[in-house]
Amino acid sequence: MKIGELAKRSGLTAYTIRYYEQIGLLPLADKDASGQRNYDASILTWIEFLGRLKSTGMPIREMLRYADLRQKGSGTDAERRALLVAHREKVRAHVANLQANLLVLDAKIAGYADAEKRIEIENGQPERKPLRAGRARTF
Amino acid sequence: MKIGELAKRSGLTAYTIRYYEQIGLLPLADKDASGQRNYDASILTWIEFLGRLKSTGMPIREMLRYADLRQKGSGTDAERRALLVAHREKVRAHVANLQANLLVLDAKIAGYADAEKRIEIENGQPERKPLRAGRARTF
DNA sequence: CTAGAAGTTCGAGTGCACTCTAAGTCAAGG
DNA sequence: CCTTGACTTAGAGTGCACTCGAACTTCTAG
Repeated sequence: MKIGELAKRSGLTAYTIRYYEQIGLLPLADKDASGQRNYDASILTWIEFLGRLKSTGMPIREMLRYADLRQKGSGTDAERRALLVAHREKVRAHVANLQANLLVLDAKIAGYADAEKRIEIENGQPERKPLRAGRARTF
Repeated sequence: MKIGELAKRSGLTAYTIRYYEQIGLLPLADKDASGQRNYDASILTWIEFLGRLKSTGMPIREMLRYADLRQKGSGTDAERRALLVAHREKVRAHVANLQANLLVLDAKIAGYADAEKRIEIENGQPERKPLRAGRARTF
């Protein structure tokens, strides 16, 4: 497939695909007689994995390290594994941090809900939330 | 307190504190007679909250929107709350995505572990992992 | 009193990860 | 055959969030 189709299928732009090739994240693509890149569908698996590393916050430098090891092939397994294990720990820590912050966010939001309630009470019975109304969503 | 101490206590650099003030994330600081910024400890609470928004991935633009509403004061509660609720949803989605990617990472790492085991088997009993050895660390 | 640490402003520089422009070549449909 | 869209390269530009340099003033400890 050509770069345009790979772009569509991978979700990357053609610009980004060339950029990734240039920096070494993607292998140098095979070119046809006229110099156009020709991709095998198998590249999609690699791009998808890169996407996972990226979306878990791995910087390109580190993805490059992994890509280098991968391209070197056999004998780099232990190092590749170590790299992923280290990354996994960072991701786990990040998730834990996000979850802690979610709790703070919950508390903050609850505080605003309370404030709104207090205002409603100060204003008397608000017509948009009648006393006996069950599951009425106000907004 | 002066900017240097606030920097120490908040974990931001003095540069960043001035930058945040300049863009409006922090209120214009009171200045003493000679023009040096003088902070009340209460600013730390706000900085800490900004840090939580930041570490959950909120871009500065959006923090600015929140800071603006906050500074406008009363009457903006509903909008501030809505902003936080929307952000919370994004964070939740992000956490879910990270967790899904962690599972893929687990599988990938397990694959490397298997590959190492296969190599050991191909090489016969590896001396670095004797059959009955308990907690030997190899590296 | 004075050296040096810490403060000030303004504007320029950095690092990351793209994203696009320009100028040209190639390919596929009418 | 010809247009139009997709492709090529090299290099410049973008947006974000800082981070720093320069030139200057002020505070503080000895």
